[in-house]
Amino acid sequence: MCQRVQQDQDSAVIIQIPEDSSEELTNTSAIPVDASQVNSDSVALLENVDLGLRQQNDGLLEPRVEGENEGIIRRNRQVRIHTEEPLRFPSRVVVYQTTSDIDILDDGYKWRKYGQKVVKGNPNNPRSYYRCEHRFREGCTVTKQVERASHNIRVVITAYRGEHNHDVSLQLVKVEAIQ
DNA sequence: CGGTTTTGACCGGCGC
DNA sequence: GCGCCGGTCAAAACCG
Repeated sequence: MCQRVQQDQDSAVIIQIPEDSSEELTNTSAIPVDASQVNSDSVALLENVDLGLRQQNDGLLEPRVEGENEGIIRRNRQVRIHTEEPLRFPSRVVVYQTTSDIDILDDGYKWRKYGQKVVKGNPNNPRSYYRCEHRFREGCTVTKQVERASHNIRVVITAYRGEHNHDVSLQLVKVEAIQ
């Protein structure tokens, strides 16, 4: 059902993405989930999610083309988030799912890329390394790693390391779509 | 021209 | 000790 993508002794948020590529979730755009908005059932509502599809004049659906905004299908969507331990406010869980033509994702933070590496088991999708831009001004040590899942090219896996201004202990997070 | 990205080198941890 | 692996460095390239 889900795949452990990374584990680390340091502070980190680990995102697990369902392996089932048939889920509609794989066609949505970048979705930031603020843990403070997750309710007691660990359900978060994602508003206005881009499904990566557009509707033609004849009603047929086709994959959206980058830069094209007319006819784009958006829909609200709920996701359930499972963790090994409770999310601590204001920890921030960011779940990315994107169409393959979108390479640059915006999670609200400014990042500076400092490395790229091909990792074992996923030779076609090199992992990118980013540092929080605030490192250079305020000493923020947060880094994040971004790579596409080997089992589904559309799924982008993002792992955060360190702390922005809060204590985030090791968490194992599983995200699945509802309905 | 200055800030950012790219990319090969470098380094430390780990298993054998 | 050696090789593999993943994370980081830093010089060069790139770009607005």
